[in-house]
Amino acid sequence: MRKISMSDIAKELGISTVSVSKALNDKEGVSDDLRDKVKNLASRKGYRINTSARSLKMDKQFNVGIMIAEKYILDKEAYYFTVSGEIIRNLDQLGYSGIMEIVTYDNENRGILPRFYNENKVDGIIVLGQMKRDYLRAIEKVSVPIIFFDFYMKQFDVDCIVSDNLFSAYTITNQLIEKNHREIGYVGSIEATSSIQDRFLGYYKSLIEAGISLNPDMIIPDRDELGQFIPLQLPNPLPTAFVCNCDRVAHTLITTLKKLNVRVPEDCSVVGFDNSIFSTISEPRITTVDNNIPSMVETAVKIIVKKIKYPERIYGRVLIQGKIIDRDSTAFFEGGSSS
Amino acid sequence: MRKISMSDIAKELGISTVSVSKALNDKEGVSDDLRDKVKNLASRKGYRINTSARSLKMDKQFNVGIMIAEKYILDKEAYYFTVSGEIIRNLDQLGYSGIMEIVTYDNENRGILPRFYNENKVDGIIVLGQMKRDYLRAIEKVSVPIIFFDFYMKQFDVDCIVSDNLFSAYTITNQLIEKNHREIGYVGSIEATSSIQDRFLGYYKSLIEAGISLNPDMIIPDRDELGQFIPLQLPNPLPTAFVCNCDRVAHTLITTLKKLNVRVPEDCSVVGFDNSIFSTISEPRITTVDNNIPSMVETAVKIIVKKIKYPERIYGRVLIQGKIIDRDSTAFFEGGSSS
DNA sequence: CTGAAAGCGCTTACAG
DNA sequence: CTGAAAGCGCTTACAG
Repeated sequence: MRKISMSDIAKELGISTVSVSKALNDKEGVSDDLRDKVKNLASRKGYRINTSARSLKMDKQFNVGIMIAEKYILDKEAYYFTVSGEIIRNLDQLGYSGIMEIVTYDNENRGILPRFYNENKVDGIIVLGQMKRDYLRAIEKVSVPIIFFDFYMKQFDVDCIVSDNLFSAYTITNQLIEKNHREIGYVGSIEATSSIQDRFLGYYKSLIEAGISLNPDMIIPDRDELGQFIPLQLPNPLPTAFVCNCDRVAHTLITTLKKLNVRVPEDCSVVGFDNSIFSTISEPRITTVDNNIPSMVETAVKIIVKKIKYPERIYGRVLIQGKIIDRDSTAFFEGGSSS
Repeated sequence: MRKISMSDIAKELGISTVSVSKALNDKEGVSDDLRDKVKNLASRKGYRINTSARSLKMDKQFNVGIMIAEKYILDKEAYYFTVSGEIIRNLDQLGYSGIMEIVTYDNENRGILPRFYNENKVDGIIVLGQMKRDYLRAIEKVSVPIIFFDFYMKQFDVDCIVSDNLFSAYTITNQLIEKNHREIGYVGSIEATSSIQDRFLGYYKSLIEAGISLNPDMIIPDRDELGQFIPLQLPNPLPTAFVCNCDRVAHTLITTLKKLNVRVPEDCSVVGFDNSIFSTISEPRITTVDNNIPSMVETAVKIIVKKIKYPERIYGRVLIQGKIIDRDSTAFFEGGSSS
C-alpha cells in the first residue's frame, strides 16, 4: 500500500493539489464546503503529511533540538528527564517535535556538534544543563536560535532560562535564621556550576543581612571538577544547620550525620534544593525549594519558538521564581545565643 | 548569509552536483582526487546537508521515534531516562536521530498517535515501557516498523526486547534459598506489567524446585491499576526474606521494616531489581539484578534499524540476560529448619 | 474561490 | 569517471 499524497486526494475529488494544501492547512482561498470535503477524505484515507516536502519548501523543520551532556544521564538522576519530558510536551502543543541528543564526554571535549545541527534537522536548540565553555563557544556560533536552560555563563550573549536560585537560597536561609540558627553551613562546590554558585550567594546574602560573618570552614565541597560527587568533609564542631545545593547531597549529608549520631532535625537542620525524589525518600523528608520546572519549561519553549520566528530578538537572562516546600528536616534551634 | 548547498560547491569547483553528491556520500563514481577536493571545500565552507531534500528523495527520514507514556516521566525515576539516553547514543552511531514523544494520559486514552508518526518524521518506532492495550492496538497498525522495549503483550505480534526477568528472579530467589530462607515473600502487583509478572514466576519457579509451597499471603501488591504506588501491607508473621519487583519498592520495604524495628539483613533479607539509584542510596545497600541496559538497548537499536531496511523480518521476543549484583541486604538465616 | 507553474535541494538511473 | 535530466511532495506567488 503506497503512502497517499495530496495529489491522490486532489485527483479523487477532481480538484488541484493547491486547494488540498490550502484546505488542510487552514489557509484562506477555499470554500468551507470544499475544505470540509478535503479534510474528510484525508482523514478517511489516513493521509499523513510528508514533512520532508513541506520542510524542503518552507525551509523549516518543525523540530527543536535538545542537547544534554552525557554526565547528566549517567547521574541516574531524573531531574533532566522530567525537564526534557516537559519540554517535549510543550513543544508538541506548538506543533514542534523534540529531537534529543546526548553529547558524549568525547564529543564535548572535541567540540563535535550534534547530528541534528549538522544535518539541518532542527530550527532551534535548547541546551539542557551546563557544559564545557569551549563546547558552548562552538555551539554558540551555530546558525539557528539557541537558549541555555538551567544555567548561564559569563561572556555569552545567549538567552537563558534559570531558576531564581539566589533569591530562593536567600529565602530558605532566612527561614533557618528565623528559627534561631546562627551557625549555618553551605554544602556545594561553589565553582562547579552557576546554580551552585548563585545558591551560595543567596545563602551569603542572608548571612550578611543577619550580621553573621562568613566562615570558610562552613563551606563544604560536594563534587570534583568532573562533576562527580565526593565524600563530605564535615567541620568540627558542626553548625546547627546546613543549606545544601541540592536534595541529593542533602540526602547524603543526612545519612552522614546519622552515622555520627547527630539527629536531624533535633540536633541539626538540613535544607535542600530541587524538590527531587531525594527530598521525599529521605528520613526525615527534606525541606527544599521547588524550582517550578513547568513554568521554566513553558517560558523556555515559548522563547525558543519566538526566536525561530524572530531570530534577532533578545530575551537575556530570564529568572523564574522558585517556591519553598516545608517538610520535616528543620527545627527551631534551642541552644540559644550563647556566643 | 545563505545556507550553502551542493550546487554552490559544484559551481565553485566547476563540476556537477551529481559529483558533489557522490563524493560527499562516499559513493563510487568519482575519482579519489575529486572526492578529496569536494570534501575539503565542503568542510571549509561549513556545508551541512539538507536532510529534507535527501529525505524527500529517498523517502527516508533517518529518525527513530521513541514513545514514552507520561506516567514514566511523572515517576521521577531515572530508569527510562538512562534507557532513552542510551538509545539515542546508539542510534547516533548508526546515523539516526531520536525523536522523543511523551504520550499523555489523555492521548493514551483517546488513542491519539504521536506527531512523529502523523507527520511522517520517523522510519521506525521504539515503545519504551508498557502502555494501555488499546493504545498499543492502535500503534501496532502503524505503517512503520515498531518494537516494544522492556515489555511484551499477549496477542501482539510485535517484536520486543525484554530482560530475562523470569530467569533473573529465579536465580536471585535461589540465592536466598541457599542462604537457608524458606519463608520468602514477593512484593509486586503481579498483574500490573509483564516484568512484575515474570519476576514473580521466576520467584515461584525457585520455590517449586525447593519444595516450598506458595503462600498467597506472602504476595504483597505495591501499586494500583494506574501504576501509582500504594502502602505495603506486610503479613504477620513476617517471612525471613523478600524478593521485590524493583529497587524502589525494596527501598520502601526496608524503610517500613526499620520502622517496625526489623533489622535488614539480620532479621530479614531483602532483594530488589533494576540496579537503580534506590539500590545504592538505601541503608543497607540492596542486592539486586542489573538488567544490562546497554545490551538491551544495543540489541533494540540494531533490530529497529534492521527492520527499517527489511520490514518483513521477524525477531520475536528477545531475552537479554541480567546479572546479580551482590550487596549488603541479604544474610544467612540462622533460625533454622524448626518447622 | 480555484488552479497552473515554478521551485525547494537533493539522489538515482542513465548516457556519454 | 563525469554529468544532464527527472522527480520526490509539498507551498507560494500569481493569474483567472
